[in-house]
Amino acid sequence: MPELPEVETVRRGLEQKLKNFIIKRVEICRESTVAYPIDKIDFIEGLQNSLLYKWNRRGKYLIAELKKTVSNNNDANEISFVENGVLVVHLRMTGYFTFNNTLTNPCKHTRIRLFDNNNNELRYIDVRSFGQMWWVRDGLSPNNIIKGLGTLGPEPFSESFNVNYLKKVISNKTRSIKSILLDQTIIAGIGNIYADESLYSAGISPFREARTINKNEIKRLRRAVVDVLKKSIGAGGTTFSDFRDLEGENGNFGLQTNVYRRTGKKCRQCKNLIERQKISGRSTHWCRKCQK
DNA sequence: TTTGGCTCCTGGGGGC
DNA sequence: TGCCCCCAGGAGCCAA
Repeated sequence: MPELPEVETVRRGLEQKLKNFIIKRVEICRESTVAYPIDKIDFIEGLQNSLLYKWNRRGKYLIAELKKTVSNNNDANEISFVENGVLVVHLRMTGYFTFNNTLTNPCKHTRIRLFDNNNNELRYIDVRSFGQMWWVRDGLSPNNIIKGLGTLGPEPFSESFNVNYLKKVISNKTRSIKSILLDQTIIAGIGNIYADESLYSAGISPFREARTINKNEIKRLRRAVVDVLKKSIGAGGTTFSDFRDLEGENGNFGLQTNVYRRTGKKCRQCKNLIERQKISGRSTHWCRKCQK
């Protein structure tokens, strides 16, 4: 399940691979993947003749800046570019891209296909079909159209994600600290794996009411979130099941998790057995002895 | 306002 | 071998 490190890995791959990729043809294999505009023809026509100019990331959202190719009236061979809004992608659970420079048949989970003039293909595949795409024309605000994007909390690597901010947002929260970490309006980009790993690293029980976390623990937690995410980005994401980079490869961070999917195995620190329990409908992995 | 549960979706795995 | 059921989880929606 792509979280911030995996999405960042994908972003880097797309930026590296898609230099001068001008979309000439768009094929929608599953209509529900296109969340906006409502009319799929608008989506197709909006993307056609667009240069995928620059890839950004916000939380778990990928945001491609687009430039439209425009032929010069006086000289047909001369092409200029004008701003053409953004293509926003959320991979959700199982979404990933592949880049194909030879024509190959798409698998049954292929949702969107983008082709350039040379039949190079950027293919979006998504087994569980939770992932979505939006094309937001120039002049409109993606934050207003995509609710989840507009309400995102600060990036974990930003200055605004600091101890004072965390203290302020959790001071009156009765729900669990695990649930807080999963809340994208509080911190952008953390999902189930990194919530569990960060809490283990900080030595905090995922079941603790958020408002009971003291300042020292908040410091440890902030540090743990940043360290765990940085370490995973360095490794190219996690191994677990569904995530693939542009080459179709898994990450390798999964081999190094301390608690996630290690139920019944020995804690790397105290040798106590790792436990699993549901919080907010999510499997939560933790060490009863190391996390208080 | 806050919180937790349900829903969407599909492949894998376990039980019978 | 085949069928059925449960599980995985991000985020929007809804009810308490």
